[in-house]
Amino acid sequence: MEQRYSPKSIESKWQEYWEKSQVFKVGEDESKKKYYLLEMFPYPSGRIHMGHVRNYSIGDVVARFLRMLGYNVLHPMGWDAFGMPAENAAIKAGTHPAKWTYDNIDYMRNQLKQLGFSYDWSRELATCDPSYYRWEQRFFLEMFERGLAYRKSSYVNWCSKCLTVLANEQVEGGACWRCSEPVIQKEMEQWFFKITDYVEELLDFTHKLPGWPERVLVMQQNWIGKSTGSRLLFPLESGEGNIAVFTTRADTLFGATFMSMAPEHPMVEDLSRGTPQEAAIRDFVERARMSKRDEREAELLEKEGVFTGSYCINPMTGIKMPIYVANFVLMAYGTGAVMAVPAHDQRDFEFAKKYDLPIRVVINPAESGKKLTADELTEAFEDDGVLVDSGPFSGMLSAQARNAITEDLAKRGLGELTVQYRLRDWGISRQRYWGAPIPIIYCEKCGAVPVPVEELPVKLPLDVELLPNGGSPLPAYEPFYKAACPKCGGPGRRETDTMDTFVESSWYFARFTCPDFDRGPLDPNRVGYWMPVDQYIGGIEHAVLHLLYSRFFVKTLRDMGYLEVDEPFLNLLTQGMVIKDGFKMSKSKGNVVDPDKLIQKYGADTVRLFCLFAAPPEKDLDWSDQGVEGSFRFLSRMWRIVAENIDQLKAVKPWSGGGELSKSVAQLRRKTHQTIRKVTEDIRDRFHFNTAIAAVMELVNQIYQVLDSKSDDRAFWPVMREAVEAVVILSSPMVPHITEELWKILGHDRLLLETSWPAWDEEATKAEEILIVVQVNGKLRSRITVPADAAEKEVEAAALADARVREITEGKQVKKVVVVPKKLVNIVM
RNA sequence: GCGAGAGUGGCGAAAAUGGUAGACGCACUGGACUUAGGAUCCAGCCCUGGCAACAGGAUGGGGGUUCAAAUCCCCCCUCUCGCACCA
Repeated sequence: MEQRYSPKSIESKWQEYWEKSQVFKVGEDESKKKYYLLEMFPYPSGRIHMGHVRNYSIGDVVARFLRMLGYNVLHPMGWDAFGMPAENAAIKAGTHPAKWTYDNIDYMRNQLKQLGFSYDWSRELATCDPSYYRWEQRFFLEMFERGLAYRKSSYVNWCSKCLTVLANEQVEGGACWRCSEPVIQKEMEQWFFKITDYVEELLDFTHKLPGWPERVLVMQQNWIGKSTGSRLLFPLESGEGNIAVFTTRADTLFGATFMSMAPEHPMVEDLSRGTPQEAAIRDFVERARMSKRDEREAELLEKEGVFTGSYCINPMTGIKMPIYVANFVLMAYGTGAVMAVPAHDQRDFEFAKKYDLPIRVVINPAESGKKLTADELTEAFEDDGVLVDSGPFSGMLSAQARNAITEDLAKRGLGELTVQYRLRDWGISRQRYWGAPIPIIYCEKCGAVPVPVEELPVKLPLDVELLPNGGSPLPAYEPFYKAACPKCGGPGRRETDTMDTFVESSWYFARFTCPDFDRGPLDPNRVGYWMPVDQYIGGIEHAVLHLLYSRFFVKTLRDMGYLEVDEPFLNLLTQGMVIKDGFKMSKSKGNVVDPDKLIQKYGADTVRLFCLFAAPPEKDLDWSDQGVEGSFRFLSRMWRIVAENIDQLKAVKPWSGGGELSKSVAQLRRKTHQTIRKVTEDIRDRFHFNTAIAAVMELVNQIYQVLDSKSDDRAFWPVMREAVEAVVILSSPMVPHITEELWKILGHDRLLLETSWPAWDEEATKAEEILIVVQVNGKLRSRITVPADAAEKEVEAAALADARVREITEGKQVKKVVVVPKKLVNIVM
C-alpha cells in the first residue's frame, strides 16, 4: 500500500468501477422502502461551479447514507437544457444552440462523474430533447382542452435586451431576472397557464408542508398575496356604466372623494373622449406606458395624475367624484381602479394635497377618543377605528362596517365581499428560439387550433440560421411556420413562440422515474412507486419561481390523471450560497474557484469534504483555500492510520466484545460507539454534516493518541480495527473514494457502499464513571467523578464532600442543592 | 414601510430539550524530527491578573425570569434576505 495518500488514481479507479458495475442503477423494489432524493438539475452553462458542487455533495451524502441504511434510493441527474444563454452564446461563437448545449452537457457530465456522485446515469435526461418535450406539448394540449392553457392579450413584462416577455415571477425589482435590464410594459397576445385556478390549494398547502423551510413558505404566501375585501361599483355620472374597484377598506367609503385609475385601464380613453382633458390624458398615458417599470415603481417617484374630465358618483354619499388617471395605480392588481380616500390612505392623501382635492375624515381612533379634522391632518390616519360622518354606519367599528357597508351596497347590486390575490396567471410564451414549441396552429377560419396529439412532437427545427440581434428566427422560417389547419385543412401558421423554460423544470422530477417510457408522459406504475420526491435540495433563489410553478404543475398533472400526489416535494432543503472574499462567487466579481483545478490538485474527496465541513448546509459557505488544505490534511491522516499499521490491522478481526479492556483501549472503544451514534444522528436527523465530520475527526485524533500509548492489551488491535473501520464507514458518504479504497486495503471483498451502515452498541457508549460539574451559587467550582449508576443522594454527598467545595462552603449555611443527573450539582447558599 | 432570519475567539464554526461557552477545523506561537521543510508529530492558543494552583470578566447593548440563560421573556442597536405605491 502507498504510504502517501494520492487521490488521483484511487478516484478514477472507483469511478470507473461504479460506472461499469452500475451500482447506482435502481428499479422499483417493493421489498425495500423507497427514497427519492433529488437535487435541482443544472442549466448546462458550460462548467460546474462551486454552488453545484456544494448542492450535489450534500445530496450525495444523503443518498449514499440512506442506501447503506437499506433504502431503495432514486438519485437521478439531468439537464435543464433549454434557455436563452444557449442562443446568446451560439450567436457569439458562431455555433448552434444545440451543439453548444450538448457540448456543455458532455463536459459537465464528466465533471460530475469526476466528483464521484452516486447518480443513476441511466435515467439522465435533457429537456431540449424531443423525447422529453413532446410530453410537455401533450400536457399543453390537455391543459388547453381544460381551459388551463389559454390565450389573451394583456400588458406583459418585456425585456428589450432579451427580446422576450417575462413572467411576473421573473421580474426582480422592475428588472429582468436574467440580465437586469429594466422591464417595460407591452401589450401582447400571450399564452397563459391558469395557475390562479389553484391559488387556494397552493396557499392551503403552504400550511401542510412541515418539511419545508418556513421562510420559503412565507415567501410563497407573500407572492400569492391573498387579501379579503370588497368589490364595489361606482356609477358614472353620465349614467353609462360603473367603475369597479377593489378595496380592503369599505369602511372608509364615505370618505372617498375621487377616483384613481391606472393609465392602462381600458375605460380611460372613453372617459376622457370629448372632454377638454382628452389631449392631456393621451399625453399622460403615453408617458406612463413608455416609462420603465422600475421608474414607475420607485419609492421616490412622485405621485402624479391627470383629471379625465369625467365623474363618478359615490354610491353612499352621492358626491360627484372626479376620475383621475394616476401613475401609482397598478393595472395588474385588483381592478386597476382605486377609490381614493385621502383622509385614510397615505397615497391618496399626498395626491389630494397635490391636486387640491377634498379630504373627508370618516374614521376616528377608537381608543383615544380623539377627533380628527381634515384641516389638521398632516398625514392619513390609516388604522381601524370608529366611523363618523358615515350616515347610518356612524359609530360602528371599522371591522363591522366593512361588511355592513358592502352588504348594504349589495342590495343595490353595487357591492360584494371578495378575495383578491396578487398572483396572476403564468405567462409562458417566449419570443425566443431555443425552447419547446407551443403546439398550436393559427387558422384564419378556425382560430387557434391545437396540433393533434398524434402529430407530436412539434419539433424545434435545428437547421435555422440564428439572427445576430438575438430575435427568434422561427417567425421567418417557412418550413416551420407553414402548416395546414388541422381542423379545416386550410392554410395555417404555426405558433412560433416557445414555452418558458420553467415549464420543463416543473415536471422533470416526475419524468426521472420513467425517462424511457414512450407510451405516454409518465408510467403510472413507476411514477406511483417513486413520487413524491422525499428530499429536494437546491438554492433559495428558486423559492418562488421554480418551486411554485412545480407545485402548480403537479396539481394539474394530478387532475389530468398522471400523478396521484398533491405536492411534488415532501422535504425541501435550501442550501446557502458559496461566498468568497465577502461576495457570492460569480464571474463578474472575479472570485470564482474552478472545481476542475481543485480536483486536479486535491481530489474530489477533499473538495466534497470541505464543502460539507465548512458550514451547515443551509448557511452560506465562506470559501477558504486554507480550509481546503485542512480537509486534505485530514484525509491524509486517515490514510496514514491504515498505511502505517496495515499489517497489525489486517491480522485481526474487529473487536466483538467480551473480556476486560485496559483503560485507554476501553476509552477508544467507547469513543468509537459514541461516534457512530453521533454521526448517524447528525446525518439522519439534522443534515449537519459539519458536526458529523468533526466527530469523526475527534475519533481519528483519539486513534492517534491510543496508537502512541503502546498498550500490550491483547484486545488492542481488534479494538483499534473496530475504530479504524468506523472512521472509514462513517465518512464514506462524504468521501466515498478514499474510504472505498481503504476498505479494500483492510481486506474486505465486498464493496463498502454495499455494506450496511453500522449500528452502535448503546452499552459500549456508556462510561462506568462520569464527570459531574459542581457549582456553588451557579459558579463552576469543582469537578468530581462518580460511578455512572450513582444515586442522586450519593452524587450530592460526593459533591458536598469535595475538598474545594468544602473550602468554599466552610461555615456557611447550605440552602439548597440541585442535582442534575449525569450533569451537575449546584449548591445554593 | 411590511415580513423572515441572524449577531458567540483573529477566522469558519460547536453547544437537541436552559445545566462545564468555544467541540472540530483554519490561522498563529513554541518545541521535536530533519541538510532543509511550506511534510509530519507534540504542546499552547477568549480577555484581565498570577510562575502556578486559581480568581474575575465574557455569547451585539440594556433589563427580567430561574438554583442555573448563548438558549426563555421585554426594550433597543446592527446586519442579511424576501416583498414593496397590492388599494
